[in-house]
Amino acid sequence: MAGTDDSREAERRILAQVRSIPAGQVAGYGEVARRAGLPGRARWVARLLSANTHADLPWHRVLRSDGRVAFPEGSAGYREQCRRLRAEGVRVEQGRVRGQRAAPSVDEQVWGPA
DNA sequence: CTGATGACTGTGA
DNA sequence: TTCACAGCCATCA
Repeated sequence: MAGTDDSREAERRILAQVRSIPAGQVAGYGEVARRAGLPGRARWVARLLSANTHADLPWHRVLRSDGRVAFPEGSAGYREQCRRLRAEGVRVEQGRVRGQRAAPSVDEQVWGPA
């Protein structure tokens, strides 16, 4: 069961990062992993979200690096995610998020997040 | 150990 | 923008 202390700590930090995403904003899987100090663990983040669909976890604010929903169009998860995002004022079209960016801009990488 | 799987990512055509 | 492909990583059979 991957119940090592290290992995539990890593999971905790990832989930903490997801919860730290403000309403109306979005973040990428890889970005969340990077901010949690776990670069390259984007898929791990995705797996965690699928195993932790809690009400207090804003999993819907996590998108792919393209800024698109990570679910196949038409699936239950896809519709639920779009619905929740729009409820927070996020503009979603064709499974894509407009007005917000999933990946940090070059400026953010150089100068750091605002 | 090997191979398959997945809410991923970057690169190239 | 789209699609295909390879790379990546934890988990499971």
